[in-house]
Amino acid sequence: MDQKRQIRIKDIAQRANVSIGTVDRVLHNRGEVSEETRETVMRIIKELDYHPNVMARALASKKKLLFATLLPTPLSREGYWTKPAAGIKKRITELRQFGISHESFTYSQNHPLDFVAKAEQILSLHPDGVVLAPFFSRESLLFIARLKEGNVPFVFIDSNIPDQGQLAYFGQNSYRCGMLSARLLSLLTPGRGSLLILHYAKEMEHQNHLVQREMGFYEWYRKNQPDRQVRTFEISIDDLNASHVKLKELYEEYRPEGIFVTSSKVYLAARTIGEYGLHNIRLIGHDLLPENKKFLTVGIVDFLICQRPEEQGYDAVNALFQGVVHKLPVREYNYAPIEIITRENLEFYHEFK
Amino acid sequence: MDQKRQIRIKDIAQRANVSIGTVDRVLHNRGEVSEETRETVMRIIKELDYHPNVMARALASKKKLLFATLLPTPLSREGYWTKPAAGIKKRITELRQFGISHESFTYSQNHPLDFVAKAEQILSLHPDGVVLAPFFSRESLLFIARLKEGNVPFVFIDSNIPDQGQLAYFGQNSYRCGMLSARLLSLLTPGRGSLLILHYAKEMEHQNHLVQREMGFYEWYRKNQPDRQVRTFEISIDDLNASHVKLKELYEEYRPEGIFVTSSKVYLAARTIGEYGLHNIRLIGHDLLPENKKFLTVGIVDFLICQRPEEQGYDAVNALFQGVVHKLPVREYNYAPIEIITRENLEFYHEFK
DNA sequence: CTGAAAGCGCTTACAG
DNA sequence: CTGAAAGCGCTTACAG
Repeated sequence: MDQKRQIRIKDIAQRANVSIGTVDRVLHNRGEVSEETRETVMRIIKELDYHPNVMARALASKKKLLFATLLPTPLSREGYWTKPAAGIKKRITELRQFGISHESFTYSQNHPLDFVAKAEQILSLHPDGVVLAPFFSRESLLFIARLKEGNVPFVFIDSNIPDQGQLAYFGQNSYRCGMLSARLLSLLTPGRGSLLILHYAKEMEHQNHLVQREMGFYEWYRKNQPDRQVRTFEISIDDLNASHVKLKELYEEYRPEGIFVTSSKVYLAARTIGEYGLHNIRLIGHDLLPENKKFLTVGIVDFLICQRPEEQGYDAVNALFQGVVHKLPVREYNYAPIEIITRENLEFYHEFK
Repeated sequence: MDQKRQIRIKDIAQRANVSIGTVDRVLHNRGEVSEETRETVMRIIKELDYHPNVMARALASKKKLLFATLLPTPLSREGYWTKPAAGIKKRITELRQFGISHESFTYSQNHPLDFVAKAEQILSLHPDGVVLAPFFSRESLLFIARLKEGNVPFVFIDSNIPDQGQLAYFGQNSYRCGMLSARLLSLLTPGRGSLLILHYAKEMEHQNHLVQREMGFYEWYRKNQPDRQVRTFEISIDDLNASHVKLKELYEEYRPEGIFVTSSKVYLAARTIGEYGLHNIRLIGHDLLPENKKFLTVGIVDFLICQRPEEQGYDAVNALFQGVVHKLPVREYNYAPIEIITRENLEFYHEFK
């Protein structure tokens, strides 16, 4: 039973023969302290292993901090990007007591100029920290340069641009993710029939995650089943009808034993399979969207690969808080666990609360 | 950007024309308030949607609470029970600032009397809350009766005894867990060869989880592959040498295509398979112990099923805190997600920090 | 039954 | 460069 009482700045002040105001000054590096007293105070802080009382600090502080976030706009009320946003919101709510406020911005994944406009709005707010999904590299780099000018710390989420001075990155290792999908689809298709990789997307140019997943997938088969027939196709999501027809045609031509959809759009493939009654296809995709769960339950989807997207958002905000407010060191690379969801364990992955 | 300032007891006191002391009295139901003023104050609290400032409360409060925990002693420095203990420790550390202290007790899984003795010690401390793994039902019920006498709230972890007035239960659904293992082992064994279920344990009497896993496993095969040969055996862990020989004999007799070990002791089966060079056996077991990870990496173990044991400990303490300190409602049943770990996603399941 | 005051550990002006 | 004082929102004796 820990009985050692907390060390207070008062204790430090007494030992150093100074006032608590002076201790506070060296604690926060805000100068106006002679080098000599600074050193003795620092020494005593070390000796006594002082740790500030976070609650007293928060209670007394009038400092208000503003965090801004810039994520893609969810494609629907249940789209993928609602999940990181939910995690962000949760942590922000918890941090309100610590004087953190939040401005949320989203941008269209099809319009780099929208990203630029929102970035501009964020800069005009002079935030104290930014969480950012740097979907468009070029535009992100310009934004980042401005943030660095203003000494605004920032955290990347979902995508990463290495060595840009980010406080941290939270996201997925899509390549390894693709390898896992390959392994699982291999288990599901003992007949060694042909496989399809499907990208349901508008344009692949900015879809680095999907490409990485595809590459990991191929790499696994190259290593483990080099003779296996694997083919990649892109299916546009502009015209849902056309996308059904397209998959139907691919089915007729290749009679695949298994299909890997590189994104949360796996429900589109599942719809086609269900509607046309395409038989004997094992199907793997991503993310716990409600419709994906439904197809998992009825058995059209076999596995969903997930990456705790809510947690990524929650942790990104938390990293900003720990780094900016508590000046704690923050780990730079933070890959989310790659989770395997199937009919048998689905019910235990609840909604994020 | 939320601009509405926080409502303080001072604001309530002003509107009710009373002092803040009186507001505090009704807030904490500690009587000495006339029914009339109580009602007006309550009304205003509702109207203004008052929420206490947790940090001011914690800072001002001199109340120290003691939580006690009673878990099985880990069988080794890396045994399963180190993990819930780690989660407990983490949350306790975070809560120290809120005046929570902690006394930790562990008991031998082979000695009910040890459990009884430790329970007695806990009672003599008059704790304000208890986290308890009720491994021995009879002895647990006696302990619980005493806790209820003293109005000490308690939370179950790992095992549950329904309807005992526990604040909450955190654990696993072992039956569903067994079904998942069955499904995965089925994918791994397309040859439809025979399967073994192995209980590595001292006595099965108290091993409810292992039995539940076995039952779920059988249920899955009954539904999906009723012709499949599945047999269960117990292997003693008292004599490791004898356990090797035993598995070797089972192998010779049944030539199983797959083995399901119902506990974290899967590394014992893996050792036998490795040392005797038993071929073509797919192997599934439980929990991310270091040795299990090693066998997963080298490919002797195919899947490990896990249940976030650290999180169970963390959440159990947190439930106690939310229920006891903040008087918040707590969800009673809390099943951990059943996680599937394999070579391809192992590296992203870090140590609990 | 009620109020006024001290204090929790810190931050923030302000005075010197 | 340094100290003393007020105050953050709450709890805890204590006085009446």
